[in-house]
Amino acid sequence: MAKDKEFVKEITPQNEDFSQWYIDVIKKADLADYAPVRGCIVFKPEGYEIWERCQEGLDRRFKATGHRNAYFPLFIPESLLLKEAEHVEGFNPELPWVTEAGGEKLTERLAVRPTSETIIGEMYHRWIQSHRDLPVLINQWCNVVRWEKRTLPFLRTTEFLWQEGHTAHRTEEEARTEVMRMLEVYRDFLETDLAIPVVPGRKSESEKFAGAVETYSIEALMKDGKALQAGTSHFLGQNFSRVFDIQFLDDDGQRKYVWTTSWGMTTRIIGAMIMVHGDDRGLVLPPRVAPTQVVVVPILKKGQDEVRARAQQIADELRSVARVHLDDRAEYSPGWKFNEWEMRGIPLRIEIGPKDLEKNQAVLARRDSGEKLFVSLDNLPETVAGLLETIQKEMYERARGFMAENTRPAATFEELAEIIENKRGFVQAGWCGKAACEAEVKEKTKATIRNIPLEQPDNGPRHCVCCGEPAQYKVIFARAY
RNA sequence: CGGGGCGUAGCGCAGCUUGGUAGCGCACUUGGCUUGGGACCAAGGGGUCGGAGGUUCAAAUCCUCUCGCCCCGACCA
Repeated sequence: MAKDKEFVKEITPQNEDFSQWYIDVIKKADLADYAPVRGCIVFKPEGYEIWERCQEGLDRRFKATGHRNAYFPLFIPESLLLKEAEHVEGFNPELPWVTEAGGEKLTERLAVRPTSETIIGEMYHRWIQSHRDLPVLINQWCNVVRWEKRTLPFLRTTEFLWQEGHTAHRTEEEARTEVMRMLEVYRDFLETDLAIPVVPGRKSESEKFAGAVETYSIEALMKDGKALQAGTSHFLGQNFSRVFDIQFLDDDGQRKYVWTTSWGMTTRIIGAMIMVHGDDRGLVLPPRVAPTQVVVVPILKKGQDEVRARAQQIADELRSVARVHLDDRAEYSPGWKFNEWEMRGIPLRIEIGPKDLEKNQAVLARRDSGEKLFVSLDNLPETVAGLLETIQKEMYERARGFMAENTRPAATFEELAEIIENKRGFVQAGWCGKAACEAEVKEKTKATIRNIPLEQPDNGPRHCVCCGEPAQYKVIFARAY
């Protein structure tokens, strides 16, 4: 194979300019386009379908854990938003307001939702009377708006798509269990469907959700060594139930406030998928979320129409095990198609030419490894189904290997700073738990505490990487998106 | 929101310094010929130069404002 880069000259190499590479891939793989509104993107069919696959994967898991979908309004009255002080303060700078409609000024201005805790709190107040009404396990698929200063396609856009789960429970313990259960759902989804390994953990006080008692996250590592928060699960305690007066009569005759949780995952994970798996030739899609899993490219020569017919037949056979596209366009050469579909990240390409038919074989080319396999046409559906699973698994293993290689311990501040500056990646270090140390590290290295991993090693660092006092936790530091 | 860079055909760019009414490659259309890693030939179509205002006989080019994108910083999923 000749030099790879010559084939995809439209894409900036990763090591030259990772940000530009990211933008190039999104454009060339036809995932999204910039919209006429600042910071907003259009999800093109190819990009939106990836989101639909994510929705399927998540929604199935939500249903399996007893949740049901509902839909709450886009507009939130200012009075509702103002009820929870910490919450308002957190979101105020990024709220768009509707102040007039129908040519008249509104008596109360309406925020376009940045998240729905408040309006859902208001409704739960009306719906919950008895312990028999609990738990309430509701999820919402919707768009939200946050007027961010700096935007980047998928990772941070003014309007984005997500799901937000909102649950109410009788006891603190039950709510806490829910928080951890959904964090685990996110971890499983990301690792299984998107082949992205993550570190589950708890957010520090300064990084937690505005209004939460505790925030948990799963953190992923991008190929440029920066971290990305891929999903969050919040234990809201009774913060919202107190301000929205969500009380129930318990079986002991006492009126009590419910314990609530919320958890969300956004279209940002598409950005994560691009930056975890993509390479210099473009997008690399994990089979489970790939809109097209297999592209069949017949090698068409004049006067050999049977190749096209056989390719069609093979593609049809494969539809029982995979999402298949047959590219039998005559106006493009096979080589052009190979590059095009690789750029678009299709996990598996099947080449079928006259020579293959003579030998009753097909050529299978893996997008993730570049490997070409010559396989028998007998049992092709089984072969392909198995290979797609192998690709999915190996993509995850590869990403996990990358994360492991780029997770380094640091015992001292100097070590931490050196790793962050020169190698990036995750840095494991001790932390005394004080906000001052966290802030100092952030100021001097631009690295933040991504989370306090749930799995705390027995032999972890003994001292705070900043002040040297006894460490309370082993945490992950990284520069983040 | 501060600092830097860039907006000219769908994409990538030249032209701007020194004003004279727009060009190249790819893509696109038609025909031919091809097809195992981005073929070739021929003939075509497409841009009020991001937008607004100003200077000028004349503005892609000079001036002012504005919008958007990228990179670097402070806030966030």
